[in-house]
Order: sequence, then C-alpha cells, then structure tokens
Amino acid sequence: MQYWLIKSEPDAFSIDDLQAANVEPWDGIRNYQARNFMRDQMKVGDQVFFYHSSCAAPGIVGICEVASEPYPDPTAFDPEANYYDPKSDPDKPKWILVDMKFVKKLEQVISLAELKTMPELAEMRLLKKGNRLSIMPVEKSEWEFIMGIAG
DNA sequence: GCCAACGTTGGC
DNA sequence: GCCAACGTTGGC
Repeated sequence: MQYWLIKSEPDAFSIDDLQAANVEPWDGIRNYQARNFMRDQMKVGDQVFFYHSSCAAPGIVGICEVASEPYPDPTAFDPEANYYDPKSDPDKPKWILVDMKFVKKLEQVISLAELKTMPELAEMRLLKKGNRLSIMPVEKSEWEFIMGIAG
C-alpha cells in the first residue's frame, strides 16, 4: 500500500464536500505527472491526505482512500464541462482518474505553517520550494509522523 | 493583489 | 529541438 496527498481548493471542493459525497471521481486533473500517479501507481485502498490549498488556512484536513481502478475522466469529453479537453479522444482518452472515498476528518487541522516547522518533514514533497503538483506521493515515514501529530 | 515557480504552447 | 511567451498554481 502507498500513501498520497491530494490538494483541493475548499471553495471548489472541500473535505466536507467529500464527506457529503462519500465517493467522488477525482476529475479535472490536467497535469501529466498527477495523472500518471493516478493511472500507474494508485491502488484501491491506498491512503490519501486531503489538503486544502489556496485558502486562508492551507493544511491537511482529512483522510480519504483510493476507491476505484483508474478510468477515463468523463469531464474531458464534455464540451459543457469546465475541464473539457477537445484533444482527449474517447477512443484514446488522455485524462485518467480514480475515485476517492471519504475516510475521516482530522480532529485538528495540521496547517502548512505547522508542517514546515517539523524537521522530520524537511524532505516532504509538499514542502519543497515551487511545488505545484496537486497529487503527490507521501513517504510512509512522513505519513506515520503526521498521523502521530494528528493523534 | 503580488509574485515566484513551474508547465505548456507554438513559432522557428 | 529550442526557447520565449503565456497561463496557472498557491502562499503570503
């Protein structure tokens, strides 16, 4: 089993939205690296940190898990959708996603500012300068350390 | 709103 | 294949 972190802007889709939906196709990803993680490496049951970005208090707010095999992102084929990509052919889909299933909200949010102060997380991908990936792997040691903080 | 970092596009 | 221009991300 592997560990991951996914970012979402809470104004667009928050951990509460995921809780309400229970299972949500993680659509709209239009970055090859992020897509490749979903397509090639995610397995059903992998554990995932849910991170709020571009907001007043960015940080890890909850946990979800991979809940499907990879499959084509339907929003890429829909001209009405925000994430429509005319270059994605249904016969040869360019964008691939998995479903995410709500697991729990953390009892206390672990803020980005707090994460940055932890020497144990100095190598964490999320904290690297210039990082913009919206889906990234998390090391087991990092996962366990953060779960320790979360209590 | 600003700006640094990064990914993508497109001309050549 | 190079690289400048442009658009996006995301913290502050």
